Amino acid sequence: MSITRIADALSGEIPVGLEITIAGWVRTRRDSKAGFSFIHVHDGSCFNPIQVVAPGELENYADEIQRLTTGCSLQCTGTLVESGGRGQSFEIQAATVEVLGWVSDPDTYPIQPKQHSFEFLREVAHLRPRTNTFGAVTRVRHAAAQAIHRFFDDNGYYWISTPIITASDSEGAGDMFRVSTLDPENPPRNEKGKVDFKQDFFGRETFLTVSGQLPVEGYCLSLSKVYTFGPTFRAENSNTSRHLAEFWMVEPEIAFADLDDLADLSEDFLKYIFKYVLERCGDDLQFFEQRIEPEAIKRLESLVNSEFVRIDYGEAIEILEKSGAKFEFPAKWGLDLQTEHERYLTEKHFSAPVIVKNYPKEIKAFYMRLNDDNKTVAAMDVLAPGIGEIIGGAQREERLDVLEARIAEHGLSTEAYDWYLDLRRYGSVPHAGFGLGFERLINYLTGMANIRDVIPYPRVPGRAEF
RNA sequence: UCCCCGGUAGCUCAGCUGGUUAGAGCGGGUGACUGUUAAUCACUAGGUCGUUGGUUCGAAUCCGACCCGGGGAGCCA
Repeated sequence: MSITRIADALSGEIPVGLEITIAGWVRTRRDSKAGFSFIHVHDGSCFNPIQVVAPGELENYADEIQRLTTGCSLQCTGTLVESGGRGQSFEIQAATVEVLGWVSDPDTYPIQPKQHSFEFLREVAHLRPRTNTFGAVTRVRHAAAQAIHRFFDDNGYYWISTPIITASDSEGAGDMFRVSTLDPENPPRNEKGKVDFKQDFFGRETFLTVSGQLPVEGYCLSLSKVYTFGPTFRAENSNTSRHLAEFWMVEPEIAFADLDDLADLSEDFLKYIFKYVLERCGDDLQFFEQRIEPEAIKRLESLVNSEFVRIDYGEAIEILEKSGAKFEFPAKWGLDLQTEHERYLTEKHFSAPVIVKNYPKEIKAFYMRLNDDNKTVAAMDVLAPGIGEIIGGAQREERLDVLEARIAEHGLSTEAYDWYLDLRRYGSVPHAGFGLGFERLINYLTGMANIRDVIPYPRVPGRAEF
């Protein structure tokens, strides 16, 4: 016996009158002594549940069907019919309803057919996928991941699985989680009394990666167009709605390319994903628009249809200085743009996504290519209305001598980056890449306010349950 | 890490100028009723008021400490 997805049953593509079997979980039950019950069943295949009409003649009607509560699992075989009621086009006239799993204590079952606070749902992260919101988030997240892979595949990129365990103790971004098999109670010590990591699993200190960028550059400088898409870890004590200790990042890297090529890529890339999700997740997005963020769909559509504005950092500072707007922190050449500045540019001044390019070298990473003015580097940020920075990237420094000097300027050791410098010693070419925080993208796509609610089991300081 | 706010029933909250037996809606149970749409109506069960110490004749309410959660800032993606 095969099970029909509820999405297919509701699609209109299955002929009315056909007998089908569906399986899923009860969202609500309403019943009538006059002779039947309405059971809304969801199986995750789409936003809407299907309505099962269970007649009182069913042999288990009184002792089972009338005892169904939210969360019970069941399998139902019956005839697909046009619905007599409002709210759905099709429903199932049940011939059999088999209860697969009861909710053992309906009195305390946490997921009810009502609005819960997201704070509460985080405490039951294993049950929250049963809610409308988290089902919809999950489908959008999946669609976005698919869109990313398809975009790159369509455009000749290779997906590179860069390592999660890394020996580089400084990939240029944030504090790292240590990976070790040493006994924390009694670690081996060297002559100086320090922990002897030579005796650790890898014979040296190792950490969880904070970025796949450096290793992926090695593949870029042979396969030309590559990207990473995987988990990333930051051991920073950040407690905000925009930070996770474990999150997913997308990092394309392209050879024979400069900053303008990278800006083109970021614009095409974002538009492709947004269009893809708009096409595939209509019902889910409609739900977000109704219940989560009234602008959810509008802002996606407007981004897809807008031309991204491109300006230099210097011009951005000028605009902000001349704006006459009151900022908590003044905009000044040499300082990074604050969230309030980014919002002014995208929401007030241009009313469009803005790509800001060529930042002062002092506020950017060592591997970003030094411009001829000797003051700025070829870095860019994509700023989107309503969210701020969504992408950060740069053309990489491909000149060996300049890169060595920049490493020294940043007080880093050239030894640690020797393999990275090899890429400049042997067949170096201009190349560029950016990083996109996947969960931040999902926040933007769904309108969900907290990053902890767009990843299945969020890891944040002091919390790693489930 | 810093600054704010909060913790009362399974959930969402009210009660907080200290004063008999701590309330509502939803959810659960029972019944009524109905092609219903987070149905409706009636009845009913359910609480060590985050923990702990203190002030007081008396603390959910005031004070201290601790724990937990949230928002903002910094860092960043």
